[in-house]
Amino acid sequence: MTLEQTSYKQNKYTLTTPLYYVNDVPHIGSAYTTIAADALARSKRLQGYEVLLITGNDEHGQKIQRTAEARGLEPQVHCDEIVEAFDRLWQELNIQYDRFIRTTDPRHGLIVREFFQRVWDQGDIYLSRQQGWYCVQCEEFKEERELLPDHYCAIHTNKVAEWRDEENYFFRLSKYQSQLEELYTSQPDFIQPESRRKEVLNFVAQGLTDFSISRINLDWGFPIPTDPKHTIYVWFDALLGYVTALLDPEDEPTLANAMAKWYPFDLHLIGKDILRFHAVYWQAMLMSAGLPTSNKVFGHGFLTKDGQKMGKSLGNTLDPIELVNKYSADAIRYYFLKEIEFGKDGDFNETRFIDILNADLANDLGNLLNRSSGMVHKYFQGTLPAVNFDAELGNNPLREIAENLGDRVINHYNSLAFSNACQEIFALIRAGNKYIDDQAPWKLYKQGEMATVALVLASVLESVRLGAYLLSPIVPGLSSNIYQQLGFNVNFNDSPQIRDTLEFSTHSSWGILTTGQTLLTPQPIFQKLEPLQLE
RNA sequence: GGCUCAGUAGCUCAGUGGUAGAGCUAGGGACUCAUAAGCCCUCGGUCGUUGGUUCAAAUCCGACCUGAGCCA
Repeated sequence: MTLEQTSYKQNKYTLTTPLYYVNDVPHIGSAYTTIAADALARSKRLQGYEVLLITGNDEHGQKIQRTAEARGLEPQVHCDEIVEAFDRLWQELNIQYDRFIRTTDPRHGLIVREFFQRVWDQGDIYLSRQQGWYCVQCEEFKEERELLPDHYCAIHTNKVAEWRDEENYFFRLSKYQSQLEELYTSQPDFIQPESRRKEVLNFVAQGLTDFSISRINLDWGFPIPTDPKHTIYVWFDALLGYVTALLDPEDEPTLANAMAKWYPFDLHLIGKDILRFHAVYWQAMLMSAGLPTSNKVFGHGFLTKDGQKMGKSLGNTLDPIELVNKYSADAIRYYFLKEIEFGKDGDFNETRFIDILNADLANDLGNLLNRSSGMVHKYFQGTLPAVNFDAELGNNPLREIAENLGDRVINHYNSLAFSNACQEIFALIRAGNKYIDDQAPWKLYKQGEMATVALVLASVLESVRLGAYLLSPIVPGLSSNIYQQLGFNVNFNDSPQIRDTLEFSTHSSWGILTTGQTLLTPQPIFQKLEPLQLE
């Protein structure tokens, strides 16, 4: 078969997080990317797509070898430990990945070998001499002028770049200059956000130079098939991990099998620092191998803490494991996706974190459910009387807002505008609080107007339900909890159930709660967080 | 040095030609179904500075300042 003829997949969505480097335990930036990827994946599942969310770890390279040595461990043992920490964090953050690829997976070696051969057969790999300063921390050659005095790396300011003068294999990136430019022109939204796109265009316009894809004197990695004393450069190896991840577990590890179902990639979600690898080098590699390029690369911003860059040297890092243990996955997911405009840099401030969560999740949303559900119990013994939304008199403001809300929110999700999605949803929730105060069902109850009471409560609860449905990609636990309190036997972490019984067309519309539903005893779905004691 | 992005209420941001907006925080009020929650009202901005275009500029153009980033 020819891989070029891969027919475009139907109703499938394939997205990747970076394969995180196992130099250290996961940091908050990795968590941020992965949370966003998971939320997007969940929003696609909600829309009925079959989704393949790929994450994993990049385990080769000199840096890993040295880190392991420094710990007195075999590289593989070191990797196994770190990988476990990543996976544990993903579990705690409620990340539903479909593939977890490790570049030390034996199948990966076979994919790399086959891919390398295709590129080699194209004449795109040649041997040459590489001289220059190499920062092992970056795993990159640096120009002299990029370095600080005494050849300290500008990024890893406590590490000295090493002088290398060695034979390396090079990839003929320069050959793909015009093809890449054609890609950026014909797919204007290939690189997002827009300002990042301009950066890449600028970079490419200056002319691309070939880059080296092998190292010598390094054991920890795959050998160059035609010249085993060379080891394949870690980035070349790592990017191909995305392809290996496409394989079903029982598949023979061949490119053809990897391409069969999920290729090409719809989205590479990454931090802005590795944009060039994905938008330029990776796409050229695919072109060389004669494979379709990816559909989109989104480079999101960085997180700061209290307005300051985070860093080990500054001692102000934010430990994602600590954070998720202290708060909940839903809380962290909500803060990062709602409070930071995706694409831009954003700040983590714990006081603000607590304020936002209490205001939105506990007060506005949680309490709205609690108060209205409480009245259903008090006035109707917990069973919502059947109401006919279509018979109601006058305009229901909630229903008006809810009209097409699902489509608006989905559009935001599809453009990764998580914050806007939340804004739209919370407009409905706030309106629910206003509506219930305006209607004052507790007064109507005393006046014996039970039909109106039922209608008011049903409208409010329906709004809460709809909000919970649309928020489920971001706060799946909370949404499940809300649905369960509303009497649905539903779990938003159960993707077959989403596909079969929580279809978007049904649950995104108004009027699901009309059939005399019995509500569970009200219980706060989000406990308020204690304000920080500032000492 | 070149380029890109940002600079709007105490905080986070929306607003791209027509009388300055939202959420959070703070102060006050009425209510009571509720996780002392929600609702209403108020405080709060010469929209980075400065020239210009226009009947009209946060919005368009020029210069400059500050911050972030990409490249050299």
